[in-house]
Amino acid sequence: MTNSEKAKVYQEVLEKIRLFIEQHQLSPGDRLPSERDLTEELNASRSSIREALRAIELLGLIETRHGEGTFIKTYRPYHTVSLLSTFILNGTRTKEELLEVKMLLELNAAKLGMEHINQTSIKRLHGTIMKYSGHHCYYYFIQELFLLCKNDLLLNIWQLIEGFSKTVDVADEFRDGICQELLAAIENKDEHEIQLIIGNLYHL
Amino acid sequence: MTNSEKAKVYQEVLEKIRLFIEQHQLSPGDRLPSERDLTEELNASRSSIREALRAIELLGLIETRHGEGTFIKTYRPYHTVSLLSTFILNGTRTKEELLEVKMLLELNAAKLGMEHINQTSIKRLHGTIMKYSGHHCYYYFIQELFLLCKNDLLLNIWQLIEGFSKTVDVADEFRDGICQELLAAIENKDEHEIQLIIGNLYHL
DNA sequence: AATATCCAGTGGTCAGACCATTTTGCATTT
DNA sequence: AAATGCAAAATGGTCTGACCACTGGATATT
Repeated sequence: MTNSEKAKVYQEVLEKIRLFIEQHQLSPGDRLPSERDLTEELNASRSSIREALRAIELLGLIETRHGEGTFIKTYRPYHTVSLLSTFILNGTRTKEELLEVKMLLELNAAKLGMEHINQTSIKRLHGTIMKYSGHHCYYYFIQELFLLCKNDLLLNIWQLIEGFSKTVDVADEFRDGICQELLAAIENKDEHEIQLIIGNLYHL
Repeated sequence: MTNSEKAKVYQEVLEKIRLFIEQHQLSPGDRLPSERDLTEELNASRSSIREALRAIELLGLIETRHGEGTFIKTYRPYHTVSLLSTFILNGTRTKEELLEVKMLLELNAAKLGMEHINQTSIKRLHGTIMKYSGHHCYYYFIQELFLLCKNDLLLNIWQLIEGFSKTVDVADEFRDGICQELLAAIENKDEHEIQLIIGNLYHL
């Protein structure tokens, strides 16, 4: 078989830690067992445990404090992103893939948000545009749309992709200007116009 | 000073490796020095070297082959994305959220696939329906659509969500029957019909 | 009661040993 | 000379044990 890849211990540990977090419902701030305890619980040497923990730490999912322990951290895509950007040379096809997914998600948010829109949310969206005018306005506007959709999963996926897009696409502010237009299209429930506006943003 | 954070050895190693790659102009496929050599070059124990290498490996920047060495890899963000997803998107998801996202992704695949469709792909899609008739037909059909979109990241995300969905929604086969209908709509480039068919599948 | 000290727990680092896999180079065979 | 087979070296994978550095709470001292 070509796929007979034997998983390394640290990768198994990784998965076990993930399950541990899930089963014990650990959330940001909570402490993981000590490295020595994990040695027994996960049946692996401390070296392997540490390899896994260091990897998760670099991803930004946990935080270790000398003398205290290892703690779950609130995930911030940007750390991973800036880290990666120091390594990455140039995006290939990757950039197009990322941006396409980002666009699709935002398009979905706009259309889905459109269905949930009401007077209150319109007012809030206008407020968002004012508040962040010229300063990551597009980001917060889209985020509001996702919140409107009442689907945290969708929001999370977008935030993840959005973070990674920054590794390949620095210029993002130029989208800030169209929030007003986009909101108008949403108010008018004009799907076609929405698609047009967002599509143009991504040169499609 | 509040910022007097003493960097850990593995973090210094991380930076040194980055510099090494930069200075030696290593590109995907090239080999890094062996762990034992790095021990001397970077002035750190093998454990620390390995902690750094494992972390970079998990990020998807390098690849290690037993007995051969450590190699620079072409970076693919979606590896990192799906990895992070397993940590971030785990548990606590309602059935509705998952299914909504799944539906949206499949809708996107259908519409996007529609734009890339041609005689060859139509034939292949028909083949897929035949081959898996009544046996996870819908899954393979949608997968073919994603392949048509030429966006691995999108495919990855869907597969991930699809996997999660199975934990909350066992009944899936009832969708197998509409592949023929869906394909017809795609051939006719009838966006509205596509939306209707998939929407009905998810009772929306 | 406030302070100083100690100590157990925890992460940080290192050195060395041994195993598993791959490559390499040499000896043998053809 | 070419092909083959085998032993050795190189390399990653894993484990163990030791010791250091930091933290926080328990204990002793004032």
